[in-house]
Amino acid sequence: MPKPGSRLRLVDVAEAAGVSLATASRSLTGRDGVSEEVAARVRQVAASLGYVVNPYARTLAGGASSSVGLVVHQVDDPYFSEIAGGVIQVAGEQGLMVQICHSGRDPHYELRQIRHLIAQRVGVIIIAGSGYDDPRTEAATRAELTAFQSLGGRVAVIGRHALGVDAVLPDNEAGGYALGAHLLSLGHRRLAVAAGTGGLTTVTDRMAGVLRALRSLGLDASSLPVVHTDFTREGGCRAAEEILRDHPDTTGIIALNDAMAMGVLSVLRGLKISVPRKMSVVGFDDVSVAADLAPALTTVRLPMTDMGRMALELALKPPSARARRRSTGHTLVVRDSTAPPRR
Amino acid sequence: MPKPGSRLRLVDVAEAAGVSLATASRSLTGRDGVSEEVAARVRQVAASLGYVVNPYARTLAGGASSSVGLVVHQVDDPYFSEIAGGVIQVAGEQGLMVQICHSGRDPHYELRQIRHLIAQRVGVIIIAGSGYDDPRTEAATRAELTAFQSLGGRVAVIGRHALGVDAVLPDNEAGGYALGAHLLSLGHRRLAVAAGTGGLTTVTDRMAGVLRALRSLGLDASSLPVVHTDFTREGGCRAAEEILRDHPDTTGIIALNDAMAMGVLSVLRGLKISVPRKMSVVGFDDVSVAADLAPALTTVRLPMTDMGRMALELALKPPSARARRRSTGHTLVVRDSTAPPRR
DNA sequence: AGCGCTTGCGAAAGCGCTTTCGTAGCCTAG
DNA sequence: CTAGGCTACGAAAGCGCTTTCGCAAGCGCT
Repeated sequence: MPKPGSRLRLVDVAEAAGVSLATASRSLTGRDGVSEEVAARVRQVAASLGYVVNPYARTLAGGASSSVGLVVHQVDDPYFSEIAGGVIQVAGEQGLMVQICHSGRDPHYELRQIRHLIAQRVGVIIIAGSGYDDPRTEAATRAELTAFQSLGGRVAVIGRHALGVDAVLPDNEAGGYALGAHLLSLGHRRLAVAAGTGGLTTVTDRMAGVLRALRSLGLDASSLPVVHTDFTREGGCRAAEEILRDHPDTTGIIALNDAMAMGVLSVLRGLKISVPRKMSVVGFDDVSVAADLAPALTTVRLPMTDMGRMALELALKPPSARARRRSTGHTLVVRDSTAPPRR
Repeated sequence: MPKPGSRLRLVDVAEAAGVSLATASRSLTGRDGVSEEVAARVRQVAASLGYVVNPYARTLAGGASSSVGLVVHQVDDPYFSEIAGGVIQVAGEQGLMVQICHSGRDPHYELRQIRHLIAQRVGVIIIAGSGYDDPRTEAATRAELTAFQSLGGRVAVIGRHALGVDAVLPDNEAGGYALGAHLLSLGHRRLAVAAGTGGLTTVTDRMAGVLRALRSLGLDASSLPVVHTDFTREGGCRAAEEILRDHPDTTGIIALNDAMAMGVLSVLRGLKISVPRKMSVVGFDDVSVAADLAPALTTVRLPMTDMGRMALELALKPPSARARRRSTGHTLVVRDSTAPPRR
């Protein structure tokens, strides 16, 4: 709302530097057509005057929009807040603004938010978080993003592979395998999985890794109990209850993210089932509190902050013909929530 | 960057509705000078066409900026991510965009970010997080915000009182008192405080409450060991080490936020000092993981999400002559990290 | 010396919107 | 029946920037 009047405009800078408005603009945007000598002087004058472009005018005039839209499922989930932290860091370094919005893990709402960002003319869109096993909305999202790109927008996603855009891909399958292999190598044979919402690709991928671990030991993967609940702490509680009720002889629970693992631990604690003596529990992500839980959680570490950084850096590179993919790597972090099963 | 061409403009809507551009604009912004009948028709047409205003054009033309700038110390700190969640919720309901940036707990950098937000013409600024006991930068910040407001911008802050703007104020002093009183009533007499950075008003206020609790029992507040380190988990670790070294007979540690409490707990765990048997520990904030720590943390709950919501709601109200203040209230949440001292 | 190129810069045309100003048309009062 | 005042709307002037276009100067070539 701030009214005009007080603010410094580009004309003022141009005047002070003794050049035309056009030259001033070119100097500051780095366009060529200006001698490096003049450009430097203009930049100098602008800086000394404390000039800051008006992004609205710039964008309206057809320049690059300097804001990046970030879509997360929920910003007060540590997984996403760490990613957001990474994105904001890079944006800060580049002088970009970050517009953040929630998708609430609802594909339709997410699509609405993306449309909104596009309508708001952001220059870059970063979408963090699992995709959905719902071909229809995924296709709609994909179409929207493709159109956005063809108009010059840049896109990168984190943890989604079906969108045909640059992607940072967490090692979900390999991490799942590592978790499964870890428990199996400790001697566990009666495992159960606290999985997130069925429709999320993250869940599918991590599950696939777990199953592969089972099969690689020649075990019957089809008999593995898998409980699908929300991908949250609360969901973890419900899953734990269900597992304990229907499969009381389980010795190890694989939660497909740390939030769920926290729910699982909380139920076990409430029931005084000792972890890891009577039950081993593993999570996934290694959110920063995982090490402080009771007991400290064995989990797979994903470099969330870096993932956020990488995503924005990827999006900021000149576009490539084919979608780029960056894998994140992962680390199995063994802490105190796993041990060999009691005999 | 998206180029023109494909996008629907207000002229298109006006044409479709058979009115002039001016009338269309007035209809959509709710300005009067248009009969309700025509206005309704225009809105109808706009909606059916799927029209979305171009915020850059709108803002440039002098309309209200529809974005809110949110300054947090660090978004991947649960305290701030929960606040951000609340702000984003309200913004989503109001169709506003949230631009988020970090201050990194550095008053100068924060001021830079605020200037940047203003230069970017946001309409609303929300500043979350402790103020600084540094009169010079606080004054500069205040001046900047006042100028912003006088130009029509709206501002609200969370947890700062010296800025002369609408504020949501956490019950820091009262919460500190509650914590102190709780430990004292359990019988502790040798307390120590793991305090955050000296220059933060949040620290000062919470400290004041703790001291009041001591004095209200006629105890000597001046002999209370207070260790100032970073207001983070890491700072908590260092503070705990220092307390154990210099005041080995301490029976209760008051950490001035949950992050520090987590650090304290982690050091105690490493040293196999049992909590709460040998040492009671309390935190402040009640971030969502506090209940899942080992042991579950006794702390003071602040409604962070609501604080974010309240701040934006406050800022969105018509400005008042005097700065408004909303207190948040607090709740002492007693969990498993506190017990009477061992005799 | 004359031609076409490239290079460096300025003038001016928008970008899509809000808003001021002007002008019908209508109502009320004299 | 007309003067004055509303009200509902349209025309057009910007908001501050980027960019196209045009022009002048400098270059190498024939």
